[in-house]
Amino acid sequence: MPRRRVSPDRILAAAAAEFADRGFAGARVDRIARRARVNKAMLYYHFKSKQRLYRTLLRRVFTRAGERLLAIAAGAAPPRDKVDEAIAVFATLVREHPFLPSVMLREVAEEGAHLDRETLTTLARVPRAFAAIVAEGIAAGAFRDLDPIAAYFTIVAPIVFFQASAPIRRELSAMRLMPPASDSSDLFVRHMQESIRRAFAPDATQKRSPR
Amino acid sequence: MPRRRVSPDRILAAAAAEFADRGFAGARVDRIARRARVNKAMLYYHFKSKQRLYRTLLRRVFTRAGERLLAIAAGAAPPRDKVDEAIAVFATLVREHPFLPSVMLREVAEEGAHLDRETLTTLARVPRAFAAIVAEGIAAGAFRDLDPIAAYFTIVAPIVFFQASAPIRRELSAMRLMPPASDSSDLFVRHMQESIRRAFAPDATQKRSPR
DNA sequence: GTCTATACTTCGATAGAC
DNA sequence: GTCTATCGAAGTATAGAC
Repeated sequence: MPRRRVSPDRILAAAAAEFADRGFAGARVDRIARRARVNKAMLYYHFKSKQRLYRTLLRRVFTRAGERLLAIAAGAAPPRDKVDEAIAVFATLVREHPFLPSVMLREVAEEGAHLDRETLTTLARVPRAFAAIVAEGIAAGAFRDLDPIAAYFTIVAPIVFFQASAPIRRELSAMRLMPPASDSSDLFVRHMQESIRRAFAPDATQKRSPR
Repeated sequence: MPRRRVSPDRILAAAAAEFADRGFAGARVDRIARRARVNKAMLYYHFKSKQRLYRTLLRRVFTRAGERLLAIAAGAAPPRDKVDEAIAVFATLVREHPFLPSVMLREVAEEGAHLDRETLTTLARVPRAFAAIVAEGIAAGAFRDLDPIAAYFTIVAPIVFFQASAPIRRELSAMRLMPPASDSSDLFVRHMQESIRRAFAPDATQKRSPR
């Protein structure tokens, strides 16, 4: 019989929603406790402070994200396909964890103010894994000469931004201030895959031979 | 003789820095007042509330951004060049107003919670102007078939993200967790221009004739 | 327009019984 | 592990003299 989800997990889930909605500073511990149906003292019993709760949450998600990306990087597919897969994984992660895009956006804006060394290390595995794919592709002549970190942002930023902006885009559409974008995020994923494939392709004029 | 900057302007400048650093919820009115070298009562005298101060600030910047982009859209250059110009303008805006990327990131994450109708209207002029350029390019056969709004995010998100993430990237580099990216934002602008030019190009196999 | 002082509220965190 | 009650700090906003 499926046991009822235990307190710490419920708290983490509630915190994810609250932090996504309001950011670290805007998040209210009372609200998190209420959403999790525990009282505040219980929350402090499990996670010492608002900050530690926040960091625990981030480490969890970025650990999973890093693992998935590393699996792709370690695969045997051609670099072009790995990038396609990476784009799909980013999009999936962002949909599976709706709080991810908001939190990423905010944490970037905040210059990582709430992150400790360990959390930063976990977080950094994601761009590292992606950069490895790009570097491999450049070396193999599958991509033009790119800065792997620049390439990472070229891909991740639109996915995160597009997903996170869905509510505000819907509002602007309702106000007739913006044409409604294709609401299917699948379409956007394909748009990104197609765009990046072209953007990263080596110049067609001459075939580069691996030396 | 250049008169000393008047209070409301100093307050707006200070507010820009504070909101960029901490977000709306994290921003402290006391700090804004101190940064502006006015006292808190003065701030409330000019701008009624923290929220009105915030909105005033955003309307100012997005008004300028919208104007610049509309000027490009109205120009006579070919669509490809207009997009190059738009990319350059976004990058310039983001550098001229260092608070812009943080605030955009946060406002997207917050689903526009602090924005009223008027501010949203001002803000929406930017994607509208850009989408017009893309639509023109598609109609002229200069671009492949794109969702103009998707195209907008494909461009703006990396620029904003890359600029806003500079501090956290520097930290990660210092921790040896990430290779230092080309710090020159000019390089990134050229990367984006080159990438987008390729990403938006129509299929080379067949020339489309305008009907 | 500008200041000091302060009212009022909310929040993060803890004490202590069970 | 779970609760109620509450403290002390910090925050937004205002009153009222100049």
